[in-house]
Amino acid sequence: MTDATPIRLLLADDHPVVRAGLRAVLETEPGLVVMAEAATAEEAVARAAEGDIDVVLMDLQFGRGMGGAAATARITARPGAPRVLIVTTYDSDADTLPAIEAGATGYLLKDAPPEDLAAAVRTAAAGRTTLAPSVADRLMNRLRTPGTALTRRETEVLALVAEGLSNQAIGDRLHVTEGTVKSHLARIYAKLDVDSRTAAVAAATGLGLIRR
Amino acid sequence: MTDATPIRLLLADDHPVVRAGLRAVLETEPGLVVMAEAATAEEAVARAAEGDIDVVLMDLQFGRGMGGAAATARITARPGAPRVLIVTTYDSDADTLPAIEAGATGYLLKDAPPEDLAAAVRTAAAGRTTLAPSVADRLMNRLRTPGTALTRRETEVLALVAEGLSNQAIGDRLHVTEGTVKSHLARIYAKLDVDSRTAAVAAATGLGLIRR
DNA sequence: CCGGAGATCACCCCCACGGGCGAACGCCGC
DNA sequence: GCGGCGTTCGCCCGTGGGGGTGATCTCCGG
Repeated sequence: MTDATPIRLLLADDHPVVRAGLRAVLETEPGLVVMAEAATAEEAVARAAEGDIDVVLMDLQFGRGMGGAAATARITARPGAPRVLIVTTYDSDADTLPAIEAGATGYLLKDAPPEDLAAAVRTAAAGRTTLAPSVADRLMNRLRTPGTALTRRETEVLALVAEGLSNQAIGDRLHVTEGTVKSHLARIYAKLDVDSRTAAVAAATGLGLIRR
Repeated sequence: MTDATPIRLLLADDHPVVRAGLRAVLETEPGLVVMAEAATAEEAVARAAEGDIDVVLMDLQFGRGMGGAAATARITARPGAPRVLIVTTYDSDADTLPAIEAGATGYLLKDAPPEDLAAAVRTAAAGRTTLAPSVADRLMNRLRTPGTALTRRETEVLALVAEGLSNQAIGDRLHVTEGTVKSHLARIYAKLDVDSRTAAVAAATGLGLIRR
């Protein structure tokens, strides 16, 4: 367990307190060294490109500008890119799936104990995946019941419903007829086992299928 | 500025990383000493009752059990109670108002720079209030346009709408007729300037009037 | 003591929404 | 080439939800 070269870290989070916490927790660990911090996603992308980082601890929600998922995609796109370990507060399909698609190596929640954090960093540095238990649970459920998954179009419709638009307004926005929107909604209701638009929005937000 | 006795702190947050961050940020400040940490609201209430705490740094969202607002109420209810400074991630009316009602001395967001945090702690120890700019803004708007404020009952109805319940189901839940629910909703729509239940939910979540 | 605000209920009208059914079309994998 | 899936559209019909209006009662503060 005594590595010759330490694992070099980049902390990307818009909260100074969280960065200080991660630094405090990780710097006490042997074999880990915090190289830099980034307060925005853009900053993180730029810093990661310098080539002296092994693992990026990435938050998903930044106040302004690029999101953590987009930043992850840009970082992992480069050859010889560092591993990206997502460390965020909330977990939902709307967060986890884009992050995983973007090439994140692991997904942890901020309520994780320090030991788990350090262990996940080492696992990520080795190129292997660590998932928070709740995230792993939901991924398993998703694989078990593929019928529940909404299609891209259905998610799009439901997101507009959640914004409070009428079926006609949604049809206009998506350049389809109101009948098509109702058809999509009927399938959505069946999949979510509900019978009204508000219940669908409630169920979808609960399952993390749509944001907010 | 050189106090004879330091300000004694209690950190209450369910995230170990955040506690470590707060500790790291505040312990470097002269005149501040972290006495204890609490990972749950119940723990914070118990620890604050011991009488050797001047300022409690309190999160609002705890994973399980009591919330930060309830804990704040219990702490401030005791004579000679410490000051409670709310330090949370998101700000919305649904969060700030209960916390202020519960007797919080200040309300900061976690994206605040360390200097502001330390300054707010000192201000709180002196019994004076510090509010994050965004929180102050919303409170001012609220005072300027009191018509927008929903009544307790209206908020209750709207929260059930957001859960996807029908008017009849809401009436049953609140032990009133469906007509009364529709009456409440009509005034909610007028206040929020919308014309459907889903739009009302969207507007209310945007304004932070209801949770989630 | 009275006025205003909040909560409750009733009545009417009407349309958007939801349920049921059927049917095209394009894309993809077998 | 065929079948499944996703997306699109159409039609009918019934009801829940939204708009308007008005009324009663309680509580609280001036």
